[in-house]
Amino acid sequence: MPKAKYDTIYRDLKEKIETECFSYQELLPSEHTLVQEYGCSRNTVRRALAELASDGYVQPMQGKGVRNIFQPITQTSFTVGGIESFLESALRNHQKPRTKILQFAELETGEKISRRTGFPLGTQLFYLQRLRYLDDVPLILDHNYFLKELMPGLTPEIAEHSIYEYLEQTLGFTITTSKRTMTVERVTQVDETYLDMNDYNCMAVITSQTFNADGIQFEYTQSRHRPDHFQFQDVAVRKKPG
Amino acid sequence: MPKAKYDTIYRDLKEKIETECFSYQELLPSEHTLVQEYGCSRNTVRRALAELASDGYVQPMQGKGVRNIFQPITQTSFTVGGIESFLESALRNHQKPRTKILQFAELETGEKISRRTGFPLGTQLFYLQRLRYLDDVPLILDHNYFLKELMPGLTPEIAEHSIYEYLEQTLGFTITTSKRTMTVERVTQVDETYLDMNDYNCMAVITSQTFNADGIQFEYTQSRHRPDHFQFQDVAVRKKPG
DNA sequence: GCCGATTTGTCCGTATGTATC
DNA sequence: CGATACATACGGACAAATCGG
Repeated sequence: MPKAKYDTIYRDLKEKIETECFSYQELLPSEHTLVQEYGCSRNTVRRALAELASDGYVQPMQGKGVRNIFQPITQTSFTVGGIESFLESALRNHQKPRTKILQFAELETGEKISRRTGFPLGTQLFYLQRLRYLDDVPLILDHNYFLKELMPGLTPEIAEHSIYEYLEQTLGFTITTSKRTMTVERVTQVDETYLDMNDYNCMAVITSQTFNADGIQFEYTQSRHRPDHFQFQDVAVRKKPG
Repeated sequence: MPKAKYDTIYRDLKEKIETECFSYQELLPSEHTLVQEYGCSRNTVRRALAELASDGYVQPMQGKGVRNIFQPITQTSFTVGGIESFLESALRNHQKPRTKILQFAELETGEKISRRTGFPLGTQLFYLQRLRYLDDVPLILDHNYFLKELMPGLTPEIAEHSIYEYLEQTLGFTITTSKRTMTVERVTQVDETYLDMNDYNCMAVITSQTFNADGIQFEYTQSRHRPDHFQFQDVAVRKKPG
């Protein structure tokens, strides 16, 4: 679907940077040069460059040029800045994913769940508890709440494979924004039952609210990770205070 | 400094959203309307809206409008998506910051430190160990490596207050990009010496490489947080796979 | 220090496409 | 179908920062 011109330029430059066609700290071709190379307007080139900058790949410098500040990643990272399904991140890290459904239920939000999840009071939800394996080791315990109204046909079989794939491919759903919070919490009885905690007494916890293209929240998830296999990566850009 | 037109529009709309001039799920005025309100071109309005979208404040919907998906934050969060100094985040959360210098040294990178920090071999660095208090409780242990070449005048007195403020205000430095990694690690002897770990046997750890406007890495920091006072917030946007 | 060439930053107006209603 | 709304793209203009002569 994304065959926009700026997007192909973005992907092309990203590829070239990742394969080190430009060395670390080297300047990329000037915008003027790229305009001629890609046969497009300057705005289009600039849009591609802006995305690379927000990825932490390049650093534009007024009057000087655009510097490559990409360094290849050494370690595998489970979670990254974008929105990724469990399946996708497992494949990215060349690991074998597996999911076991522990619970599959329906419920209506009460006062307490409503406040915690961000869903309005009285909303019909699916509640799932899923155990996630990587290379046959149980590492993540997921508690999911999904908006039933938008996916009445959800089944345990789908949840065992990939709900995101079902939503995007089968239902033509578009997933857009996810608001996430990372904390560290004490292990619970449930954690210890299903995960080999190896003396750790806490978990890395990511809670997230996820929205579709209509701006409707359709998911609230708490993802509890075994701490020794958890890594989250992020690129931040400084905004001038004022 | 930032008196760009798109930036003032961005700040104005952000303010209006935060003060709930638009209610949750309400549509903002159309781009056309905003063009007339602010007396600018459509591109300028769109740029402001794009920033709000990447902040997770709004959701643009083709053919429909731009929906407000901002929900006021309930809990205090220590760390957010942007780049923030310890001082700034303490003030944002209305907490009293204090810093105690545990170590202040100079060193040259060897093989091992070079690989870990991302600085080239043989680079002259400042190494600092700092204990951070919030409301007089020691909560964070920082290990900082700073590029000496760019800040030869750094002193323990400056480090006790705010290095970022010194860099930005005194040296006219511009801080831009920060690449961060979040993990959970076991407590060390040093952690236990300075922090009241209250039975927790692990720490929330953020390591970061920070770059200035010239694309030069000037900092590598490992920030070790007491888990019960750690929270990291983030907004992610889904990119179509392909 | 000055000047001109280069490069990125901001902004504008317009045209066309696509999705929604 | 037409009107409205956002998405993409173009070309041009000027400003601001940098660099070399």
